[in-house]
Amino acid sequence: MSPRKSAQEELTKTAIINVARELFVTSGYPSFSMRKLAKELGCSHGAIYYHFKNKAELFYEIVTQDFLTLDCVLEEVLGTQTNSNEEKLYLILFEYIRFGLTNQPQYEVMFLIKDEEIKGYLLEAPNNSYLHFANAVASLAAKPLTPKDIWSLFIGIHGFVTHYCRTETSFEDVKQLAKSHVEFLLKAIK
Amino acid sequence: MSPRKSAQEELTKTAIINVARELFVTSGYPSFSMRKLAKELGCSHGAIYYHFKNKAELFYEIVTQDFLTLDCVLEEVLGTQTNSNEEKLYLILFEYIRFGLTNQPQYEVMFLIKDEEIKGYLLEAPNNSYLHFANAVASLAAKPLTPKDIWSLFIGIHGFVTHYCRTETSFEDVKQLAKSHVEFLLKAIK
DNA sequence: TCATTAATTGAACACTGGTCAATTAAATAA
DNA sequence: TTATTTAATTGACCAGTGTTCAATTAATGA
Repeated sequence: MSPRKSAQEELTKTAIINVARELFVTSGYPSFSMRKLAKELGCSHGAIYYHFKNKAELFYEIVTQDFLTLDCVLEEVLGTQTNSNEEKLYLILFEYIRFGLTNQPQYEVMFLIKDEEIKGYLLEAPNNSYLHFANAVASLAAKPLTPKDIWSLFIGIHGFVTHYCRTETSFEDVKQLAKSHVEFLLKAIK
Repeated sequence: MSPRKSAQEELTKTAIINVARELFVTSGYPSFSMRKLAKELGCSHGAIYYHFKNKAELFYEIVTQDFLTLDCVLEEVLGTQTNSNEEKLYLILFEYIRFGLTNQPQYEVMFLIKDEEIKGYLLEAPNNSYLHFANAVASLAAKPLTPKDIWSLFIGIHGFVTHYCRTETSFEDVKQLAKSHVEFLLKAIK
C-alpha cells in the first residue's frame, strides 16, 4: 500500500546491521531469520535485500566487526604490563577463550559455521586473525616455537571454545577450567 | 492413488536408516532432507514419519551405530600389542582423530551439532563415549593424570577434528599434522 | 511541473520439517 | 469365503525459510 517510506525512516545499512546484530546475538544464529529481522526493523523482508545481496553478506558485515574486536583483545593483552612473557602468553590464550565464550553466536559464525555461502565471504578474515595470534604467540614464547606448535596451541584453545559453545556454557562457569586448560597447553611448550 | 504398498516393498526402520545413512554420509547433514530421503526410498515423506517420530529420532538411531564404532576403535587400540603404554596412548589419540575425520558427517552429529532436538536425544551417548576414552587414557599414562588433564587431552584432539571437519579436509591430507598435534599434546603430560 | 531515480512492498517460488484425514493392503475373525 | 479390523501409505496442508522481482511511490533534479 505504501512503497517507499518517508525520508526520516528510510533504512540504512548500519541500521540493519545493528538490529540484526542485536537479534542474532541475543537469540542465536539458528533462530535468526530475514523475516524476523524485517519485523524488528518495521519493514518488509524484501527491503533488506535492497541493501544486502543475501543473508551471508549481512552476516559477513556483522562479523567483520567481531574480527576487529578480537584483534583488539590481542593487542590489548600485548600492551599490558606483566611480570613475564610467559604470563603474557598465558593471558593471550586465556583472553581468546574469554572472547569466544562471551561472544558465542559470533564465534560460531567466525570459526565454526559450515554454511558454504558464509564461508565464501569469510575467506581471509579467520586466516588473518590467526596470523595475528600466531605472531603474538611466537614473539612471547621462551623457546622458539615451530609453526606446528603454534597451530597446536590454537587448535587446543579452539577445541575448548567449540565445546562450550555447543553446550552454551557461559565463560564464568568454566573460567577455572579455562585457566587449567591453558596451563595444560603451555606445559607442552615448556 | 495407492496408499499402502504391496507387502514386499513395505518400508522398514532399518531400510530407512540404511538409505538415510548413505544419503547423509555422502552429501552431509545440511543438504539432507526428509523429502530427499523419501524420494530416494521411493515413498512419500509422510511415510517416514510413521516409522520415526521426527528427523532427530532418525539421526539418533543412525548415529548410535557410530558411537558403537568409536567404542570399537578404542577397544581395538587397547587390544593391540605395542612397545609401550606411551605408544598406545599416542595411538588412542591418533585413532580418535582418524575416526573423526573419516566420519565427518557422523562426528558432526555426534559431537558438534547445536540442534536442540538432536541434542535432546544424544544425552548420554557422547558422555559415555568420553568416559571410555578417559578410562583408557588414565590406564595408560605413565604418571597419574588429573581428570582435568584427561579433559584437556580430549578437548585438544576435539579441536583438531572440529577444525578440519569445518574445512572438510580428509584425514589423509592432515595425517602428518595429526601426528605432530598428538605429540604436542602428550608433551603436556610428560 | 514533470520526468527520473531510489527505496519499499508483497506476491510468488522453491524449499524445509511436520501433521493428519483419507485410503487401501494385509491380517484376523466370523 | 466373507466381513471386519488393523497397519501402512499417501498427499494435501500448515508454518516456516531464503530469495526474486514487477509494481508502486517518495524524493530528487531539470
